[in-house]
Amino acid sequence: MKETYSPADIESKIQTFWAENRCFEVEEDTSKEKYYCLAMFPYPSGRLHMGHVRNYTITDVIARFQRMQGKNVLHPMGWDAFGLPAENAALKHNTAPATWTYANTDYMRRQLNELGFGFAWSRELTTCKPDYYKWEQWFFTKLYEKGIAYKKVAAVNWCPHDLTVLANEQVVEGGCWRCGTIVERKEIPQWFIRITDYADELLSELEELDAWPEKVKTMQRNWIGKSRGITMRFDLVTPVAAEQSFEVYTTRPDTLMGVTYVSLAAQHPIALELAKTDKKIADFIDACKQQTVAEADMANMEKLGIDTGIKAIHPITGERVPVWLANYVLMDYGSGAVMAVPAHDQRDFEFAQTYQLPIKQVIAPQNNESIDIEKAAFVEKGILVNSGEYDGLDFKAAFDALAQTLETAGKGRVTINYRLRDWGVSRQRYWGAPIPILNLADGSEIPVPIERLPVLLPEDVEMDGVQSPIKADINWRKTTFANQEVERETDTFDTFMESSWYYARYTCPDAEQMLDPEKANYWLPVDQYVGGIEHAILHLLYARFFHKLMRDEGLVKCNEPFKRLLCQGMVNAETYYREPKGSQREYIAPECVEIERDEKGKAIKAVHVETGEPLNFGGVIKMSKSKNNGVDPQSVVSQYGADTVRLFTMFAAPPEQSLEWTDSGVEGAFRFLKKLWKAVYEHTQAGEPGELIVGKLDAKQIELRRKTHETIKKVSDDFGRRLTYNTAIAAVMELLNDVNKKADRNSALGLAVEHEALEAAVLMLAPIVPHITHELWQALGNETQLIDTPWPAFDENALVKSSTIIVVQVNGKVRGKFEAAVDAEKSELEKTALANENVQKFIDGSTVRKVIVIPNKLVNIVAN
RNA sequence: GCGGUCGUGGCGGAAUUGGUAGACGCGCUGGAUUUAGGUUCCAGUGUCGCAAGACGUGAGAGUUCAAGUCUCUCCGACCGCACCA
Repeated sequence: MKETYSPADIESKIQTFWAENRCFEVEEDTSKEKYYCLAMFPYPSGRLHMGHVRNYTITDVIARFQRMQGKNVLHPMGWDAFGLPAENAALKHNTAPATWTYANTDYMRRQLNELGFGFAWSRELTTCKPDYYKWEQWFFTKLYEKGIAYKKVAAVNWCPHDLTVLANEQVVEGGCWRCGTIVERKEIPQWFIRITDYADELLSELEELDAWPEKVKTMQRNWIGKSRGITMRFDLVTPVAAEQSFEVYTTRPDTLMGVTYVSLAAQHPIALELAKTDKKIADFIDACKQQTVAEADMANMEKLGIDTGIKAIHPITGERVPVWLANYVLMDYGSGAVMAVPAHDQRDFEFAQTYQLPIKQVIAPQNNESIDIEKAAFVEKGILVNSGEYDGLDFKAAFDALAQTLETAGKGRVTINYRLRDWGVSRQRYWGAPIPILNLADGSEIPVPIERLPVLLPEDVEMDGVQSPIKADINWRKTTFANQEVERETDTFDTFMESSWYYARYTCPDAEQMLDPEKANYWLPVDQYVGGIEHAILHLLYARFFHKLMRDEGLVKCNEPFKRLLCQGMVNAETYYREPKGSQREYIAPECVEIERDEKGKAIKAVHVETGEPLNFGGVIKMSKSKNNGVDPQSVVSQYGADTVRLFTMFAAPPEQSLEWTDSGVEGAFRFLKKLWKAVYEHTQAGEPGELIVGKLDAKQIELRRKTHETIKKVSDDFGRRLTYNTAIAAVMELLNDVNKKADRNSALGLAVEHEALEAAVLMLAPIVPHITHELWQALGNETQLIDTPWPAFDENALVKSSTIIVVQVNGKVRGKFEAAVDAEKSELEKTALANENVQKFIDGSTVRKVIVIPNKLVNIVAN
């Protein structure tokens, strides 16, 4: 072996070795335990970023570790290749989305290989290819036949200038991103999938996912939003055309007697009917259209309303209450109408104050504390007051009593409601899988039969930035079916469709059906899924839903797709900026900044390297273009090699925490690898290690050997159970420090102990830094390939100690230490502790009240 | 507003079951090697203190022989969100 570590000399050579020997290709093998390790596949945006590197390093480490445990490991990779950025890039570079996308996948595949990730490339998926989306189209036709896919009118963002549909992302401050025209809501027919049919199952089966982060499950629970309430009917005093009443859903029927008005959504049928004859109402409804469909924007808008002038009849008291329209009432949730209780709901309270509507308190706090209902709404549950016969009841009793009364009167019933809405899968864009539907002249539709699938998306197109090429192409749209002229659906699928089942297709990427049940059922569920927290709700919920749909189609057996989930943290870096007077902050890349420190190493000043100008520190935040703090993985790999990047990524923080990228930290990781290389080199130069005869070791050798086996024990736990690779690496660093300090290279026996320590270190680091360890494994004289070597086992006997250090405390403060035999008697420990000179000094003059002895650990003397 | 996560040296972080706070790494200080810079190696490095020792995990209280860890109140940061009736 060479004397110095040079990653450039070894990494590509070893990558070629893995590829030529198809090391990561796997087949179903029932004689072995299977392990399916999956990273969320990337959108092929052009180049890998540090978030990708972190994600795939984590799965590669897990996959390689599980392989060393003797498992049959599947670790595939592919491309989430449809999506909006390809259309934008195509416009910008005057090319076709397909051309741009395929160039990116080629480039990024090479980057992934240069990082040494062991993917099963024979299973690579690219979702924009027909052999993938064909089966998605086929599955959609199945859902159509079952009535799970259906069409309804729904709102989109519409730019009236460009005459195009905009994604929420393309709406900037309420305007079109290209022309700035105020965006409108437009109602158009779209395809939906009935995820609400599965709401209960999606909610209840979260309980079974015991290896998912609690926070993700909480977020999904809140998203599904199951609630129990009462749906009740409010009759109108005078009917509005054919509308005689409307329904209201509430989870707080206990506040029913506090209703002082009701609010309808602007799109409510009664509102639309009134608008026909009332210009003010029509104008208000029009004004409500001037907002995006993004819920986040709706949350921040001003609460506006209008009195319709009509009245409704309170279902219990018979009182007449005014009916208002309000822009914050959603037509899609519940029945599109809300009973307003300003005294006990904050939004209603604010609305009532704005429009001077009455506020009537009907709930009093349980503990008799005083509240001022004129100042703020009291939203907690309490005891009913001002509610006639219901006075004195608590929430539950009031709920039951009112439910009974309303039900008997035929005016209401207990209902379960979900926040979750059906999944809209239509997109009016080109770069997606065409929805496989044929529209007939009479307005009806038929799904494309399997023999005519896939409905191919033409790849050789020109983008004009406004209309989708397939919508513009009459020849593409027109076709025939059963001898009649029909028109193809030109909307494409939401790209969440592709990412909802790719994990299953990896098990049988070439199957001439959607899934090969035998293969899918061998590999599924995914044992470990790793990805960003930003997918905690939508992607993971859709994938869970899709899995259940596939199960109900008989394609897979298990109920849930992902057994264990790990959400990795963000990759952050320092930011620096200058702020010339009167102009915006200009961010300076961290590599162009020099830090001045005081004597203790505390940063006191940052200056621009080129100009010497002092800079402001902008904090450690997520790598981004706008903050100019991104680090290109490519440049770090060329400078230090893939192993250093991988080591630093796993060492700087545990996987779920955010990771701060620092050049000096990367330097430190590189230094460690150099030290490891050097230790092995010097070991091999020192002579032939003899046989490791445990009985002949001297005290120092026993100590080093114990350290080796203690480290194996700890690191195995960190890898297998805790997934804390930072502490695993720290433990191996400690072991190497001990080797360098304590190894005896003057005897064959000493070399044998060192050899064992170095081999263990190499094996334990193998999943993280696979290139250098491959090389060192051979340098240590092994004939076998590292990739086929099992994880090291620790020797219980090597861990045995004859003595241990006991800490002595007086009143909880450490006052001394002594060495004692392992499992020494409590009384013995107490006696030795009390006899300690320093301890004597501290208990002198006071009385020993109590002595607590924790065997093998500590003695605490309580004295005063 | 709601929901969630988290506050530990100059910095990233460790302390897994309530039992020696600060492992490991970075940075910094001093020294050796080197023509010099870099590299490498050795020693030191929570704060105050000559020392003995005292103090110390966002702030304050509590439980305990013992609290970074458990309980309560407060403060701050970050993340998610669809005003959910």
